[in-house]
Amino acid sequence: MNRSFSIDSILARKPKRKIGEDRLIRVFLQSANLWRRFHSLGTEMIVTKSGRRMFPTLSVIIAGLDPVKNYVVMVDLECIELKRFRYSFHQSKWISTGPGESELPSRMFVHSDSPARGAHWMRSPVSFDKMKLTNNQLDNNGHIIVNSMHKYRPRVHVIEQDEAKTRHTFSFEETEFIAVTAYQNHRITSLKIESNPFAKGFRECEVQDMAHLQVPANFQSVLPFIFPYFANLAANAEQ
Amino acid sequence: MNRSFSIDSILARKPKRKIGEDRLIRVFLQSANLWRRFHSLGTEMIVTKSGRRMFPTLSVIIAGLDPVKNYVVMVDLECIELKRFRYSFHQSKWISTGPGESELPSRMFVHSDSPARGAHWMRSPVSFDKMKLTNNQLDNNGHIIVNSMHKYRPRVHVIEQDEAKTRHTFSFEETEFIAVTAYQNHRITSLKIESNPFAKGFRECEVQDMAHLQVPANFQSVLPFIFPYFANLAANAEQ
DNA sequence: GACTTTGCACCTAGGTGCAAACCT
DNA sequence: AGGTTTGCACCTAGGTGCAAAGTC
Repeated sequence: MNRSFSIDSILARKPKRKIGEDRLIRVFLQSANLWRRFHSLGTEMIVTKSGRRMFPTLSVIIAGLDPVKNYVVMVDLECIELKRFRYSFHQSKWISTGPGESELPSRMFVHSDSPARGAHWMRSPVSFDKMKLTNNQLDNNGHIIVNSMHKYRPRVHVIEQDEAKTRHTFSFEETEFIAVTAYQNHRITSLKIESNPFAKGFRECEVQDMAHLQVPANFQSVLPFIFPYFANLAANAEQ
Repeated sequence: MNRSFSIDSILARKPKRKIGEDRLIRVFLQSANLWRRFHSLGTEMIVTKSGRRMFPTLSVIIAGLDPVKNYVVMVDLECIELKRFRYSFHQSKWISTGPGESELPSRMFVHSDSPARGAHWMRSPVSFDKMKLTNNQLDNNGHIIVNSMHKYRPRVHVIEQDEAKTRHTFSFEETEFIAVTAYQNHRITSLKIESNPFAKGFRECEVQDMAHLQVPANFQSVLPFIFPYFANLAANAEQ
């Protein structure tokens, strides 16, 4: 409703894997182009004690549901290689080091619109922007728990709310990532800064926007007293 | 869930009016004390073209629903006197002037959790903080349309999602207000500023918090060049 | 040495009343 | 003169990577 479809998302390819009963249900990844730019570098996701969002945000377009049937939509993280990783700055790539931590079953992030009718889920993209990752194994805030330096891939589950509770699961190869507490690959850092609006403060100064260097208004009222020279300049300029 | 119950809300009195089939459903007004402080002065709500929230926010605690039955919860505004009002600054009170505009049936603000089970609605207070008022009769954003200088009272509707669609309606006398495009009664303005966190910038300076008068960090780096005197002071202080 | 934690400057996003300008 | 609109300074609320300090 308040979200526009990008050509990007329309063109996003079909899910790579599909588990469960064969149906007409289809799920498309949004911002697939952005996801692929990260994936080609080796996506990293910051993980903190208090919980950190993913960027890019996992968001999908769902099709083929029964408009009047109720569904629950949720996401979990699949640990796709039971290994621990280390970033080799020397080789500029991730290398595996040992067997990795034993994984408990992933927590589920249930989309807050659940349960809702098929018509609702299909009306506009379903975004999981509220989902947060934590490395705190004792987390009490319902965030998704992961092990740092391990590789994961999000899975989207669509569950029919009838007796059968049929589950349809989808995941996208380009959304896999390694959880980190600090970015390892500088190119990932750059791409995050370049593409995440909340990291704008770290972008190379693009000249255009120097507004933030101006003196705030309540300070300006004091300026004539401490800068009589500039005050005179300004007064003259106005004439 | 993320909202605490105040003693205030627990003690809030029962709804004044109840329309519809007799049931055990009960609705309690939250922040009733605050609402009453406004009501005793004559509550005013700002209304704009682009839509303005109400303050206090309408929020209720619902009890007596069937936990597994589905309900839709919504709010509309009842024009409780078909008159136009004017604030007499001379007498410090509202006086009616003429018959008032003819009212179309009020738009409904449907709570975004709808439809949901009784258990959901009863688990935590139901807040209508996303509801906005507009005076634009051609509004296209789904906001509630009102006539300025008219008196309204919000109504909470709880609708059972079965064949009968039984509707239970509740309203609270202390939530009535006059829609305005600019505050008329200065005491209302003061109480809004005092109690709405978003209006903190207009509060009388409580000395404690002068942080906003400080020079921002990126300006500070330039200070030594334009304030050599203070720069020397600072340098000496560090020794 | 290889991570992890913490405080922080700097953003996004959007809710306030104010004052001046604008209507009729 | 009475009511409305608009731009704005000032907030709340919370999402970023950074750098320094902490941990093992």
